Amino acid sequence: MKTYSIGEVAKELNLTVYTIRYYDKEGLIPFVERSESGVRLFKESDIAALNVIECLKASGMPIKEIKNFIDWCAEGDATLQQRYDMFMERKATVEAQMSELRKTMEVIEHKCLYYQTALEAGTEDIHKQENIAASIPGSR
Amino acid sequence: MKTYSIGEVAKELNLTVYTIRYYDKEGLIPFVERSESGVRLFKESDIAALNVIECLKASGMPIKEIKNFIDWCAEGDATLQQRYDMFMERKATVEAQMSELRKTMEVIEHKCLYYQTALEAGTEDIHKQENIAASIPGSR
DNA sequence: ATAAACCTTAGAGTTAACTCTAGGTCAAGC
DNA sequence: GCTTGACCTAGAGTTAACTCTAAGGTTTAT
Repeated sequence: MKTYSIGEVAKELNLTVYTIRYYDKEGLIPFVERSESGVRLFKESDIAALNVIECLKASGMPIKEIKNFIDWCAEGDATLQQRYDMFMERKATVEAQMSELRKTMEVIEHKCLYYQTALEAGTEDIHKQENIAASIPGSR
Repeated sequence: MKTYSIGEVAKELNLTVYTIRYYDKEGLIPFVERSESGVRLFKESDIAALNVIECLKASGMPIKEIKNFIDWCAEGDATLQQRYDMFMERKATVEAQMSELRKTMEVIEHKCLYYQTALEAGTEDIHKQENIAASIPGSR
């Protein structure tokens, strides 16, 4: 079976070798086998596992919690419920992050328009003037 | 004009007083005035500014870059272009984060289904079996 | 066969963003 | 007048997630 070195895996996943060794130290990839001389030999399935780890990380999960999941995986079918619950919870937090991001986006887009108008006018005062004008009844 | 104490502002924005003082130390809120005895007096507009800061933070901008923006604001109309460019760039990075999150969500949803099926079957092997069956031509 | 380019570990260092402590001031209520 | 609680500063401590260094072993290409 074909295997990959830590450097190859790092390049493929856009990680540093330091990061992968750090993950190993933290117990995220206990299943990676070694050559007789101690060199890590990554299988395709190990790379797939690292991709799942990256996904969990992207969802905001801290490394220690990812380790819990990895431990559960090693324990087999007895932990299926925990793992299911974990992914359902992840789904909820990612949904929350998305709605948070949408709110952030709204404010940013509003600011883009604000500065576009100000740039066109050559001054930020345009917005103050607008508000003053708008606040005087019958001003137009 | 009504003002608010750091404790009131912290409660309203769901921050700690430590965090707000830290922001002040980092130069994010140089416009907040003080009483004669040195107590911070937050105006409504200061709270609005903190909301913008929170928005930039939520967009992933580091505190030092937020400080650049605050400095630009103090410099007036000469920096309108920089500020416009900054928000346009923010918009792009938030869009990138959203598409990243969508990809993450897809993987997580896939995993939810995976574990749901496994739970129903009582074993994760169901997925291995499925693949083996699917790989044998004429097996159904 | 030897140099270059990998790999290994243990452990120290870095960075960002808080978070807290110590020691003090101040304003309000009893 | 004195206690209580909220404010102040300077600076130390924390945490997560890397990131790197030192010292050495291994593999590969000429």
